[in-house]
Parts: sequence; C-alpha cells; structure tokens
Amino acid sequence: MRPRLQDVADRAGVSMKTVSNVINGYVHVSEAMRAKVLAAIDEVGYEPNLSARNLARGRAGMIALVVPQLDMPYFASLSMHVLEAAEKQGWVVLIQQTRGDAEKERAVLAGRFGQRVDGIVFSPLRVGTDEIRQRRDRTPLVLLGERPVDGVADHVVIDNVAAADLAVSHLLDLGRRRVAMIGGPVGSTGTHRSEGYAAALTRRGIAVDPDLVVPVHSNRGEEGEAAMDAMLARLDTPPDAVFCMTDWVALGVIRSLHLHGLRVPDDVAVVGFDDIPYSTASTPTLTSISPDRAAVAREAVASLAAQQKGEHEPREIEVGFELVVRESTAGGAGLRRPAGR
Amino acid sequence: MRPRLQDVADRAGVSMKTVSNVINGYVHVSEAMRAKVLAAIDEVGYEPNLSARNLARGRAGMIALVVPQLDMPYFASLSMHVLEAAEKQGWVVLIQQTRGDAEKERAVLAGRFGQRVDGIVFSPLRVGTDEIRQRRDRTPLVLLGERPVDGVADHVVIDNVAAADLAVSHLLDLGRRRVAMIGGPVGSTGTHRSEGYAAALTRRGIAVDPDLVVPVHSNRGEEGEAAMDAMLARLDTPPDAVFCMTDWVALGVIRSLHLHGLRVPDDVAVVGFDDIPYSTASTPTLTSISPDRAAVAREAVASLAAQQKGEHEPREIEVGFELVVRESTAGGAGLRRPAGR
DNA sequence: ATGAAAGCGCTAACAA
DNA sequence: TTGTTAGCGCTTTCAT
Repeated sequence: MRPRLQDVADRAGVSMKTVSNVINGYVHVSEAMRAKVLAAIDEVGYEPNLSARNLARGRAGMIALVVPQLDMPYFASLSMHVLEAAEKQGWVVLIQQTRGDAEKERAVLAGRFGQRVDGIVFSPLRVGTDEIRQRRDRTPLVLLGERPVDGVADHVVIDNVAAADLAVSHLLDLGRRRVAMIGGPVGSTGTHRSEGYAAALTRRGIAVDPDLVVPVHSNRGEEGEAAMDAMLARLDTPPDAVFCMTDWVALGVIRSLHLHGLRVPDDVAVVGFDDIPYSTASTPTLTSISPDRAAVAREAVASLAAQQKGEHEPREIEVGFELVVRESTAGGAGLRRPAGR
Repeated sequence: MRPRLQDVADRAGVSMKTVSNVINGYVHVSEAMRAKVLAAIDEVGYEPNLSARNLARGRAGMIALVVPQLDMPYFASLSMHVLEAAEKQGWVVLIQQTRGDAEKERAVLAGRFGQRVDGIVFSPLRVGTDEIRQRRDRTPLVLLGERPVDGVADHVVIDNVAAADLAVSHLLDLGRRRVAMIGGPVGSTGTHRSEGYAAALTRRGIAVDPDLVVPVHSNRGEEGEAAMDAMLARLDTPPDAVFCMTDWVALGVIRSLHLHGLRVPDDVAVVGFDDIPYSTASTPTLTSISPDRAAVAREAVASLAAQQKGEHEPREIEVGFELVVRESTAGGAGLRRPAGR
C-alpha cells in the first residue's frame, strides 16, 4: 500500500502536523527535526495524495486551458509552455478545445467547468467583450489573443499593432511597394494587425490599396491559398509582398503563389505571424513574427495565481515579440540560407 | 458557496446516499426518486467535487500522457484525441514531455509520477524492451509508437511493416525504381518501417541499395534535409523517389531536393509518414501514411481502464491506417491538384 | 516548536 | 429501495 503522511510521522516519531509543516515549508521547524522528517519521507517513499491535499485546501488543483484546437501548431506550442508554467504552481492543466465553435466558447464563460477548476486560460475566437463582461461565473479568468477585451478580464497579449508594423516595415525596407495583406479587413474595429499594416504603409507615404487586402475567416492554410488565388485572379499586376495574419495562412499563400508561377521571395516576399515550428521546414523557410510564448504562458498562469489570492483589477499584460527573418523575405531564388535559420 | 451533495439531498428531501446513487447511475432507484433528485441537482446547480470523489474512490482521477514534445504535430494531434478519449472515462490528462531525453524516459518507468496517476500512456523514443520489463512501478502502462516491446506491456500500434510496404509500393506503382529511404537503417532490429521498405522492393525484384538509405537520429525537418543533402552529394544519379520516416523529415527532404534544383514529384516523388496537418499546406502537398490516431488514443485509454480493472495479460493492439495520396507523388510539376487534397 | 483533532465532500459498507 | 456513518489522506485551527 502507498505510504501516507501518518506512516512518515510514525517512522520519524513525530506527529502528522510536524511532517506536514516540513512538507509545506513552514518556517518554524528546527533543522534537526526537518532533517529527521525528510529522511523518513525518503525511507518510506512518501508522495502526497493530491486529491486529499486539494480537498483539504479547498482548491481543485487544476486549471483549464481553452484553445481552438490543440493540433494547430501555435496552440500546441503555447500549451506546452502553459503546462510547464502551471506545473510550477502545482496545477494540472485540463485542455479543452472549442474548434472555433461560438457555442462552446459561450459554454466556457457560462461556467461549463463549474467550479471544477481554479482558473481558466481562454483563447477566444468568437465571443466578444460584451459576452465576457456579462459572465456570472466567478472563476478566475485570463484571456489570450488578439481580440480586444476592454478591461473586462486580465489579458495577455503582444503589441499586435507594433508587431504587424514591424513585419510590414521589413517588407518596405526590402524595397517592396505593393504590399498585400491576407487576413483583414482593414478598418474593422479591433484588428490590431491590420492597424499596424496600415500604419507602416502610411508612415512611408503609401496609401492602403483595398485591392491588396483579402480577409480570411479562419487561420487555415486552405483559406490563405484561396484568398491569394482570389487576389491574383483580380489583379493585373501581382503584389510584390504579402503580410499574412498567421504562418499557416502564409503557407497557403506560398502554395498559391508557387502554383501561379510566382517565385518567393524573388517576385513576392512573404511574412507570416506566430513562428510555428514548421516555418523552418517549409520551402522557402518562413519569415515570421515570433511572440514570446513562454512569457505569454508564464503571465497567464501568474494572473490566475494572483486572482486566486484576491487580486481583482483586470490588467492588460504585454509581452515581447521579435521578427525572425528567413528565406521567404531574405533568400535569393529561395536558394540562399540566411543566418536566421 | 458551492453546493454540496448534502445540499442536494436537503433540497430533494432524501439522504446523500440516494443522491449519490442517482449520480452514479445505480440501478435500483425508482423513476420518481430519480426525477426528483435530478431536479434538485439542477435547482441548486450541483457539480461534484472531483478531489473528494477521487479521494473516496481511492483513485487519482488522472492519467499521464508522456510524449517527446507537444509541439510536434503528430503528438499534438494524438494528444487531442487522448484528451477526448480520457474525458469519457472521467480522467484528466496530465501531459508530460521528455524531449527525447533518455533520462526523462527512464524517470517515467521508475515511477516519477509516484502513484499520482491511475495510468500512463507512454510514447518512448529511447528506452527499450529490457528497461521496460524491469520497471518496478505497478501503475498501469500502455506504450505507443514503433518501438517493439515484446509483450512487456500493452502496446498500441499500426502495422508499420504493412504501412511502409504500402507507401513504397505506391512509389513503385508510379514507375519509380530508385526508391530511397530517409530514416533507417535497413536491417537493424525492430525498424518495422525499414522492413516494409525492403519487403516492397524485394517483392518487385529490386535489391535494396545501401547507397539509397540514410538514417536520421531525430524526426526533425533539419535532419531530413541534411540526410538528403548527404545522399545527393554522394550519388551520381539522384533517386527518383524517397520514402521518409515522418512527414517532418519529408518536409526537410523536399527542401533539400528543391534547393538542389530537383522537382517534386516530377524528378523525385516523396512519401511521408504520420499525415500531420501541414501535409496539406506544404508545397507540394504531401502524400503520407495516415495512422488512425483517434483509434490509437481510444485503445490506449481503454487499455488503461482494463488494467485498472485487473486485466494483466500484455496485449499488442493493432489499429488501422491509410495512404493519402497528394501532390508530392501525384502532381504534374506540382501544379495539378488531385482529389486527395 | 510540536501535537491532537476537526473537518474538506464524497463513496460505500452496513443497516433498516 | 433508501438512510446512517465511517473512512479516504491531508490541512489547519487551537492547544500545549
């Protein structure tokens, strides 16, 4: 049978309380006592029973991570980091997928997890500020992603305007002038990346050309490909650069360009967003905005911990990002390998 | 405060036991009683406390899923399915990553999770049959992946020999004769995919050419690219087809071929293994062996459930797969789009 | 600084 | 068929 706290106490010749004190790092324990207890723990091979601990502490011991889909590489990578950050707080992570379904997203806000979890890290695709504001569930919540939340809950983000601006400026620095965007539309409220796109162009005195902007309704490669197909069919002269909302979309865009006989980056330079693992395996490798995912995860978990301790002023938490330049903007004929690889 | 079982009982005017019976689907409950209790549950908004339930039941309520890396798309996708299958058994999934580190893999066998979990789904990259046989931890264990396990534990797999055979036969059916393999080596014990490769060639009277086989030491795209570079540097005539151990490796191989001025599939057809989500976004889209991941996950979780109920004859559990044909073997100049997309 | 004992919310003998 | 009650293993007042 598995050793319990009492077994350790018996072995060390002390009470359960003392063992508990040692385990939980209570300060007022003599060094000798601590050593004796630790030895006993080691001898009997004690491991705390988390169900019992959580029951006694009145917490669930787990948090929910709600993402659109785990097999979307950005979220896979993000989840990885959340798992690591949560583990340090003694939390197990219950991953839930919404598959971009508005109903499922609403269920999260409605308390679908009941009080089963100590907190929720939520990356919404559909629900907006109003729905979030009106939620009744009191479970600590932290939001991720580009959608604005107007201070209704903690929100961990990168500065999407600045990031998009940086990506587009990079294209302009390369001498490109007809810079398209897949994934807009420009001007609709809250699309920060579109804002950065427009800002970068405007600063150089280039007007935003609506013909060079095609919105997509999901982040899938297929959508990106179709969008690029549509744009090319419509234009007499193709763009000389494309800024894509996500890397996955960018991969589809590159497919489309390739199938239309356009070379990347020679004819058209392409920048993505997210820096998914595949950006180094694609042909050409993909220039992309790389958000500091580890920081996103860390801040999200820290937010939940703070909320659990009573903190309750919703905060906007900003984390870093960088532009990683690879072949899709820097290569010659797709045959050179830049250092960034 | 969160409603408890007692609150439901009070509301319904019955005892806790009756409520518990209803919740746990005990058979001998009158319809009227059941309805009354369900109504009460609904009225007070009761949700069971899992810590308490698990403590009382003497189980942890969670299983561990140990994979090399969650942001490798095959494992991301697999994890997604495991989450779903486990949820149906009332299990939360604690995902752990080994990053292919032999030490971490051994820690899993040594009981790093203590008795913290009710079972372990383990996808090993390094540890072998012997180490698994010698483990002392009694936690139910089920293994995934190609590595053979000689009946030391439950093992969920596809028939890797048949799958590789199918992939290579497909290449031969296309008229290719110099079929290379990235990820061997042929003949080393237990590499089922290599076996299938050799079998398909032999059946057609083609000898395995050692010059056309290059092993890789990880499944990363970079490795595949380097391996293909090496092969091309060595050969006077390039192969006309390549069978790759994984899709990720295949992406790297395609990069290498492209950078050497070889067209896929015109000059060289490429088949991957795993059918990761990106195989439809790459240029060209990737022909691949697609294991029935949902079945893998389902069987793995079922295995743990069976072991927990006392079953203990290690079983080899086989699940299905299929070959998905896409542009990397079927396209013309990479410009045609086959129906398989 | 350490010990004794009362819960945490649920399940499952055992009774009725 | 339904009720009573003793744990499950841990934390945590409250004493000492």
